[in-house]
Amino acid sequence: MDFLNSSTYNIPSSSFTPNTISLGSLHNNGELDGFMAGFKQVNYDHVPYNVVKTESFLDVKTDEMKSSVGTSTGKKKGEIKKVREPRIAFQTRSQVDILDDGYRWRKYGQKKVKNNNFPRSYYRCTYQGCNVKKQVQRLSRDEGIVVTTYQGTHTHPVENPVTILSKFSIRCRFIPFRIN
DNA sequence: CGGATTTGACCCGCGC
DNA sequence: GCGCGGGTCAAATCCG
Repeated sequence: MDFLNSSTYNIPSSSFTPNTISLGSLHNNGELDGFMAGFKQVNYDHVPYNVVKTESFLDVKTDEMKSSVGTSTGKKKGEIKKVREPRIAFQTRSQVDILDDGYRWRKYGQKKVKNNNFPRSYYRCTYQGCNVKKQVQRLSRDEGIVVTTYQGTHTHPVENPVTILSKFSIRCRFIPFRIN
């Protein structure tokens, strides 16, 4: 996985202050409310800024399985299989929840999560046919940290890369959305 | 009016 | 089987 080298990115400094967060301590202090349970840390020495990357896998339904939901018990064997789909989480110290990553997202859910005062929001990419999802949540332990988790691969280029440009912007190298 | 958001219901997997 | 927690749906609502 070399997407971290794929490009650079600018985000407004107003929502971004360089601070390094140690994922290891987050894992060991038992405060993690389960959000990253099962995640394993992937070590990228060349990650230049305050982004911590973790990696996990989520069992997701195939389209066949989704279409069979609600139709009796209907599970025809061979049609239904679980797919291991990677999820990638990034932590950033930010005062705003929604970091502009250049894509357009539609919110489709929000849930209270256990042991966390802050809700988790669920978003889906609005591009036709692109089913990339992300969730955004603050850590209960440190409300200054926003965790954004991406699932899936965009089937289209970034839609609005211009809005994030700012003369105060800080160059940053994390674009999980450009994995290909 | 059309697209995005809100929000409770619903679904599902999992552990007991 | 049942309850819990995470994830999604969808009708109502909001808003430009």
